Amino acid sequence: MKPRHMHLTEDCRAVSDILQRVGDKWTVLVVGKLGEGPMRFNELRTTVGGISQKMLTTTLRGLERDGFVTRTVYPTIPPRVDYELTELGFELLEPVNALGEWARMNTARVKAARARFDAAADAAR
Amino acid sequence: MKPRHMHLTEDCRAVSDILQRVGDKWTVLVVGKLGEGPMRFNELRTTVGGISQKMLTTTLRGLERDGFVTRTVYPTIPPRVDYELTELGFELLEPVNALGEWARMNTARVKAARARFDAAADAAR
DNA sequence: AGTGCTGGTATCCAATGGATACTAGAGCTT
DNA sequence: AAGCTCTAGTATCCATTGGATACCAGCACT
Repeated sequence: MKPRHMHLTEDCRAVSDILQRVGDKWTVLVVGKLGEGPMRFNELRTTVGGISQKMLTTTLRGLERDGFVTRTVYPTIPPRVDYELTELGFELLEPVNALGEWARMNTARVKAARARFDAAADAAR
Repeated sequence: MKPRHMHLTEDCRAVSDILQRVGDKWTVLVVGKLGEGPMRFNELRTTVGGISQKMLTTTLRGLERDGFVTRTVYPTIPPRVDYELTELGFELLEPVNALGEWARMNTARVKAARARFDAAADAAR
């Protein structure tokens, strides 16, 4: 790692790009669940909770496209589709979990800051 | 409750919440820049590049609300507003930079996966 | 008098998010 | 035999959001 700040625009774009994929409300939850093992479509839907079919499909397609999950179709009746994290997916999970850990430790502070800010905004009105 | 897996829905929500704040396309870039030191509004706008005034304002307000940056107004003419990372902001920067590092190391792999997926999709048509 | 600088709003339109309804195809129920 | 169910999705529609553009105040400079 370099002591110089490598915050060149190009690098930051890449970071932003990945973070947009990862930070779209459902991706983390889905990847988190898949981190525990392969899962079927509806299994994911129920355990994640609150996600619509369309959004789960969209999320999974995106993850598949970027090489984070594999999609395996069993042409049985009724159909069965397994989703599983790839190697790349597991590697991604690591820094994401670090951020997740931070989030768990600091939600209280963020909430407090929000309450302060909102109270000040109300007072100003 | 004594979970072996810490992927409880409640925790994941918190993670998702933070990631949504962090992953909204501009936040990382702005926080990254501010990590190098305090900056003025238009200074940020030009160095980040490609961000509209409205989005920069929105992003900064959100960050301020959540306690990641401070906003200091100097009532001079023309006005001058400095934005600076708080302690909390710097702490956030750490796991975010870890994820950023991962992103920098792996963009090639993601791009390759995308190209593969898109080629397969085209072939299927 | 006009122009520029600053850090913003206001307005409008396109893109996205998400709820709901629908599909196929076989099995089970009645 | 008619209808319901279970699965993994599309299709459709509408609300929310993202983002480009235009406008604003207030003073200094020419």
